Amino acid sequence: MRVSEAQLSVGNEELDGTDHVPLLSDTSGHKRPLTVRGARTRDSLVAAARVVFERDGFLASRLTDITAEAHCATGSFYTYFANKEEILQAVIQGAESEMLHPGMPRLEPEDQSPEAVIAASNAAYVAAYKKNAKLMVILEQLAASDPKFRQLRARRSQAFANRNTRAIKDLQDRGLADPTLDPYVAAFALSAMVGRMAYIVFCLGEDISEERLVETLTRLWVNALRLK
Amino acid sequence: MRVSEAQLSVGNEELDGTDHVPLLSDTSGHKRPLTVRGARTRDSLVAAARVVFERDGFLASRLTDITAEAHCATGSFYTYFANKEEILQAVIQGAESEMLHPGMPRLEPEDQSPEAVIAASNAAYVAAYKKNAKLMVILEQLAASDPKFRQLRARRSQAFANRNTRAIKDLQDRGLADPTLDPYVAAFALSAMVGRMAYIVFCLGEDISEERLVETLTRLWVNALRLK
Amino acid sequence: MRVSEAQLSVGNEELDGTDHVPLLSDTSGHKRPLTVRGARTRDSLVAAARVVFERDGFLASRLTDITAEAHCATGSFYTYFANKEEILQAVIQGAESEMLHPGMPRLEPEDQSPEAVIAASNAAYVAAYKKNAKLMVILEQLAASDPKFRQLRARRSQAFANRNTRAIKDLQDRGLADPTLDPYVAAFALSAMVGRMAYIVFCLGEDISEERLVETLTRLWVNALRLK
Amino acid sequence: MRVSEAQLSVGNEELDGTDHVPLLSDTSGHKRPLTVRGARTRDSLVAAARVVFERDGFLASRLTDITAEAHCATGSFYTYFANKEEILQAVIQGAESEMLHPGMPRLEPEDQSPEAVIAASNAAYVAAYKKNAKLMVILEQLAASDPKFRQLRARRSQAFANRNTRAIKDLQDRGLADPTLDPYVAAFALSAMVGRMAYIVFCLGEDISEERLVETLTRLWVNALRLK
DNA sequence: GATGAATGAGATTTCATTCAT
DNA sequence: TATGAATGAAATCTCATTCAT
Repeated sequence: MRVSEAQLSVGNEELDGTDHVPLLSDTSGHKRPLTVRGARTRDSLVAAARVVFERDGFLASRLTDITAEAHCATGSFYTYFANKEEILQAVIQGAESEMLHPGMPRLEPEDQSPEAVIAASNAAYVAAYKKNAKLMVILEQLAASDPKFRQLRARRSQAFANRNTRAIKDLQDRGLADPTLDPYVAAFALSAMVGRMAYIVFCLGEDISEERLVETLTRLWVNALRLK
Repeated sequence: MRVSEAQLSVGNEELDGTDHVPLLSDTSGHKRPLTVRGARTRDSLVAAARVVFERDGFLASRLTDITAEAHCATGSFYTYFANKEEILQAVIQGAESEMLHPGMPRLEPEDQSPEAVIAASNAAYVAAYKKNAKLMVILEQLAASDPKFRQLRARRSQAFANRNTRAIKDLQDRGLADPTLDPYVAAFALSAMVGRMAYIVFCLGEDISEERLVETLTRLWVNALRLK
Repeated sequence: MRVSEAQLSVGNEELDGTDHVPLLSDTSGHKRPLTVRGARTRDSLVAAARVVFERDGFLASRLTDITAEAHCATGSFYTYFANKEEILQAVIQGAESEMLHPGMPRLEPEDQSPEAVIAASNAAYVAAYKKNAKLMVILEQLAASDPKFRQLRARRSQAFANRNTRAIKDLQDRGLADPTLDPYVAAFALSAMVGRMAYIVFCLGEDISEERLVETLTRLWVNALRLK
Repeated sequence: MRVSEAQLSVGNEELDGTDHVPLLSDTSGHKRPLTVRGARTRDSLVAAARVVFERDGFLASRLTDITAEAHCATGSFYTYFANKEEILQAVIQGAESEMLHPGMPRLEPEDQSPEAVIAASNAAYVAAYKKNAKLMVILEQLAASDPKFRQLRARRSQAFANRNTRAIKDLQDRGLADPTLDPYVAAFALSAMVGRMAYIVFCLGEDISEERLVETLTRLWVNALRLK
């Protein structure tokens, strides 16, 4: 048995790398470093910002803490970024590109059952989330703070849900999934479940093993859709 | 057929009023208003704070914005509250008591099928969430900002999940639910799904009708547990 | 003999109080002081600003010097003004209102010869200029620095010149002034002469007595127009 | 009829090239360029500085804007100039030498009536001013900002006025000009009139044609002195 | 000589908190 | 109690100048 063209994916967060939409308009080119030394400094600033943001939160963090962490002068910050928001973009972009590579394998549908695809997706998503858990807390905070950010996130979730909607519809059409489910809402809800559980486990520290988490999430997906 | 003692509940958020745990230590009585005028001022400050927090977020909000919104002098703030955190407590307490009234119906298990209980719980939860959506954004931000707050929320979710865990276990024991599911993780995940979808719809503005949301969530719960 | 309705005035600077046009849009109400104490502080800030601007120039002056001069905290500045430009407006407005009172008498045309009117206007203008010489240096600097300011000043000069143009035309019509003169350019030029000489004497410190200055300027006006 | 040795000149500004006094002490040779490439860089810096000064004003301009405009590195600035003042000198010197060429015609007094001399001087002055209008704005700003600069300018005006004073006195002695005028103040005032009108027309953008301006100014001079 | 990143002193700006009225 | 101005520590931001390459 095979999953049709429409791939199933799990989670409804930024972690999806397949249909990538930049989180914020790419104004990151305030001043691109032209030398190797410049690139090093910029990189260390971004790395430092991530550390500070994860430690103190975005809003509570101070520019001077970032430059201190990066071992450079206050003024150097402004060589590359106009303000805290701009370096945040750079941090997010850095994490996003990092997350394109792991997980989310382009599974060959033919040789995979829908259940296997779901399991693999869940595993990949959860693993990626784990790696960036602290950053996720920041994104959560920002979404809650900034309406613009909130809207953006909503739009991304939708794009993602749309894909899963097609996949569910396809399974329903082929008589493989519960036909009484609203495919769009179901897609949204199941993704939300995965994303939220990853948050609860890796950000809130709920004591559930990664393995058991993926296992149970997959079983819940399969059951919920009444696969087969 | 009846649901056993262990009641099924949905959602993993603050909305549950049954096993209420104060969100922050109750030091809110910085200075209780002694006169009628004092009570009026305090009330208007709390109302203003809620407006400002919902508009600007807790962290980004300024004390002067609150007093301005309340049409009173800056100094008056300190007559009733020691700082922003303290008025936040008052805001939350005000909202919680408001939430308790419509909230969580005491369903009589004997005369209800598990499915009916789930449906009623979902409906009640979603309705309550809708009423307090904006406040939920603030709580979300706080959880993301403050580790203490995060821990607190984790503990509350756990307490809540524990109850549902017992209910699921009971159903499994009675051969009414999928025995292969980890009851604790499943309870957590399904609650997370409901809570998160309420957030997505009412806070992020996803265009899904309340009715269809409750319907689909209930179906997903029932399917996921393989009820009957 | 009498001067017709169109009064002759001299100078082409801000000093004219009769047809008053505010120099900058009146956004000075950043926060009007509500108490006596507040008004005192605001006044002392404006006074201090004038001292500092006159001493250091507008661009080179620092906010902290102003608050120091006013014997108040740095933050107090922002209680009343958003930035340096805004307090400048207040300084200018203060000086303008101060200058409405001296000189520029509403001469009764009937009992005055044109020459007497010119003499009186010159005397009044020069006296007022002398009083505000240091501020004039600042305005000069600003006109040279800021195109917006420059335009504004140009507009005011025009309004002023228009009035004098009418007066000259009237004298020409009555056969009392050189008919070959372009009344607009002549009005402008003679005003410029007075204004500039006041600047040269009181701002640049050229050693010419006020009396002789007024005398000579008046004679030059009279001659230039070939009065009578 | 001829004008005596004492030539009549108009204007009281820097535009007079005949009795040139360096505006600032000539320390401009911070580091003379030694190579062809060096000379090119220096030239482009001076040209850029003029553009930036004219656009932003001297005080508000930033060194980095100059180097950016010159398409060279920040550090290169210090190869040729110690600071902003030093490059200002270079800009002024460059402009002055440019001004000298068209400037102040050596009129042969014998074959010219005083009126013709005045007309020619006015025309020459106004034409030269027009060419350097933007630079004049900068000089105006400097005079208003820097007392040293102000004093310098005063001294130059005086030297200039002295010459015209002699010419007027001469005319008075020969019964050709109003004997009641104070020759020094009159010389100063009439020059100021010309200089200021040039500023008003070419810097502030007053809409008066160059031809009509020269015509009217000349007529005002002639009338004011009661020539003939 | 040219480059452009690094520096950090100093300026502006914010805002929770205090306090005199 | 209510008021709203005053405070000043702390944060952000600017930019002339230095310096390693």
